[in-house]
Amino acid sequence: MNKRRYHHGELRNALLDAAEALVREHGVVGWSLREASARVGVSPSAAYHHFASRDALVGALSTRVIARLGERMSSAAQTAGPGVDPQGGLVAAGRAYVRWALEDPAVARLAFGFGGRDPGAEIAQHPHDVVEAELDRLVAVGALNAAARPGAEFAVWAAMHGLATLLADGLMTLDGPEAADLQAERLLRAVITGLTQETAPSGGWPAPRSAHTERRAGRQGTTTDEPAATAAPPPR
Amino acid sequence: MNKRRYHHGELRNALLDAAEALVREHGVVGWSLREASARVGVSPSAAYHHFASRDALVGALSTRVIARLGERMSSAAQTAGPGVDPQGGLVAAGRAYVRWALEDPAVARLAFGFGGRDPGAEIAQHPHDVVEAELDRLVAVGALNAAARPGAEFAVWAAMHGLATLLADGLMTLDGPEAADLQAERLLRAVITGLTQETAPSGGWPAPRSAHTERRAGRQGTTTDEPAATAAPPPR
DNA sequence: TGTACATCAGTGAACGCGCGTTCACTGATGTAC
DNA sequence: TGTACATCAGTGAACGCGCGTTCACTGATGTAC
Repeated sequence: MNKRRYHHGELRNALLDAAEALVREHGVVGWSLREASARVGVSPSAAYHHFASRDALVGALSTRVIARLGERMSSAAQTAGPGVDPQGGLVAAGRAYVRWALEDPAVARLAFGFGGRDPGAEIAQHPHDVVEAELDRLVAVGALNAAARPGAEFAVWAAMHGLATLLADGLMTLDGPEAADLQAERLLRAVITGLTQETAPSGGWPAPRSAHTERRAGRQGTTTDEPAATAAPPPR
Repeated sequence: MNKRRYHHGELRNALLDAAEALVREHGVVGWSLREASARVGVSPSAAYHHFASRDALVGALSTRVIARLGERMSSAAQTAGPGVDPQGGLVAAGRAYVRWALEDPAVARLAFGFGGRDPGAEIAQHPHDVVEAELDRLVAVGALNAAARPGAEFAVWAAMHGLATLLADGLMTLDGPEAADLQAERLLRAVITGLTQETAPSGGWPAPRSAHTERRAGRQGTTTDEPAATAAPPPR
């Protein structure tokens, strides 16, 4: 531990850490900016050199948490790898999503409830992206009909998100993490299998939009469509 | 409207109505018991003759809202009826669930987030019950494998709940209620179809539990109920 | 039908409290020369 | 290497505020006789 110095040096992150711990201990709304500052050992006003308001602090925390979830999902999918089971990656990602909600319900609720309310957020591996990538792989491998692909990420995302939030909110109870794994796997396999069997309406499925993809599209320019032809560096 | 009398007569319900409207206007936490009282035209302390605390008021509101959702789902399923399409009832119930979240997101968030925190709650038609009844019908009709039945309600519930919460929280955006209907239908059909195709693990699926069924089971067993019909005034 | 009285459901003032945020300030740090 | 100075990142006191809740009270209602 650092000796207390006048200049903390890592105050921004320390405040986020403290806020996260407080959320864990007292729920999404049961804590204050003052408590977080006190826990770090700093005066409340110090926080205002790093966040414009309490809300901005919460938004930044939410972004950090979602980014971490995305990484967890991505590495779970990676580890599952492209083995004999084409659905394996998606199932692994879904398990990670659900496990996380089960293990850290208060923080999960914050992230979901506050999702995407940090306007400057730049998340490299958003959970939504991970699902998309895995679905693309399923199509490439021939395990998912290309006609079923548009919007499928929303069906899959909704399924894992529903299980996660029911568990995080205590509306559904399971006996331990293995039961959660099983339930997640069952649900995801059912959805993916069901999607491969469906008959798309003529004209195809309408595509929902997510706050995350909207933001990304808006950032890189005019339309909601393709990435720019040239690899533009991320805007500052 | 009634002329203001000393005795309101319907204060409990009026407070719940006001609180619900405030949730709609200012979000799940952006309102106070004082505001609700003021809106009804009554002093803040009057509320304490009907609710033990602000939390109790919120719990009662949550219960009322969930009961209403259950009724909506049930009547939607009823209206769809047992036609040529065996999945129709469940799809209709799911559509009702999702539409409701889309139309009244703040209230939905309250109900989901606070779900089941009213200890004396007795909900005749809980959403969970409606899903169960429809699944039982599918099995009876031969449209769902009996081996897939145990715990299937949680898969279905999770799917509709996920779509509903993604929409209520603004993480997913759709162009109007028809798009929500389509998306709900697509997801639910995929899940049900997928469930009919799955191979259950030897020993069958483990059954999750819900806060709602737990409470119901506990009630009709050993435990004695609290008087609970009216909220007790605060002690002292 | 009238009256006494218990009970119910309001009032209004007051309580202590912790909150987010602002402000003028100061100590520490980095850098140009 | 030393110094002046701008900038950064803290302090601590103060602000106004609205909150949930309590309390002693009182007006209205229902009922037994």
